[in-house]
Amino acid sequence: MYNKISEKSYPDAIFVTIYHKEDLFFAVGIYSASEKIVRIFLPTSSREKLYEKISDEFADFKLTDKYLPIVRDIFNLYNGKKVNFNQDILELSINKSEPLKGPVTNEFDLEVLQMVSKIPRGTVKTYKEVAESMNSKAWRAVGSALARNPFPLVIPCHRVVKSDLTLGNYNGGVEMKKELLKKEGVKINGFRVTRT
DNA sequence: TCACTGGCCACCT
DNA sequence: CAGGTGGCCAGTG
Repeated sequence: MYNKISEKSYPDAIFVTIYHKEDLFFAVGIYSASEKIVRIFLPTSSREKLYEKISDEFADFKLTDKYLPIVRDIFNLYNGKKVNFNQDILELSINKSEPLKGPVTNEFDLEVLQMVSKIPRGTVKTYKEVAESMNSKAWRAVGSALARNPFPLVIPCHRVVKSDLTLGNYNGGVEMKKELLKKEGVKINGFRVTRT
C-alpha cells in the first residue's frame, strides 16, 4: 500500500465531476486556479465508494457537471476506445509544500509519468524498460511512482508490465489492468502479455 | 538521519 | 511453471 494522500488541501477550490454509466462511477478533479485536472479516479461500483475515495484526497471539494465532456472521454478510454486527449489539461506540476499546487509529489515521479505517457495504445513496456529509458536502474521505484499516478487511464500506467511479461500490479486491481489491455488489443493469455 | 517499504528483477530449486 | 530469496533504488516519515 502506498501512502494515502489524505486530506489534500489546495489553496483554491477543487471541482469534481462525476459520470455514471453502465453501473460504474467515474470522476475527475479539477483545480479551479489552473482549470486543469489534478486527479482522475478509476471507476467504482457505487457512488458511496467514490465519494469516500474523493474525500480521502480532498478535504474540501465542490460537485459540478461542468467537466462532463472530460469524464466521458475518460469513460471511453476505459473502454479501450481511441480518444484524442489533450495532455495539456493535466496539472503536471510538483508540489510537496503547503498549500499544495500540484498532484505530483517529486521530480522522479514526474519523469516516470512523462515517459509512460508516450507508450502507444495497444503496446506495453516493462518497468525495467521505463527505468532504462530514463537512464536509471530504479525499476522498483518506477513501480512505486506509478502506484502514485494521479492520472490513471490518461497516463497509461496499465501499459507497464513486469519483465517476464506477467501483468504485475495495478491500483484498480490486476483484473482491471488485464481488461484494459485486452480492450485496446493487447494479446494476453492467462496473466502474461505477448509481444511481437 | 536512516530504516523501512514497495505496481520489481534475476536467479535459484 | 510455481514459489522462494536476496538484491535493487528512490521516496517517505
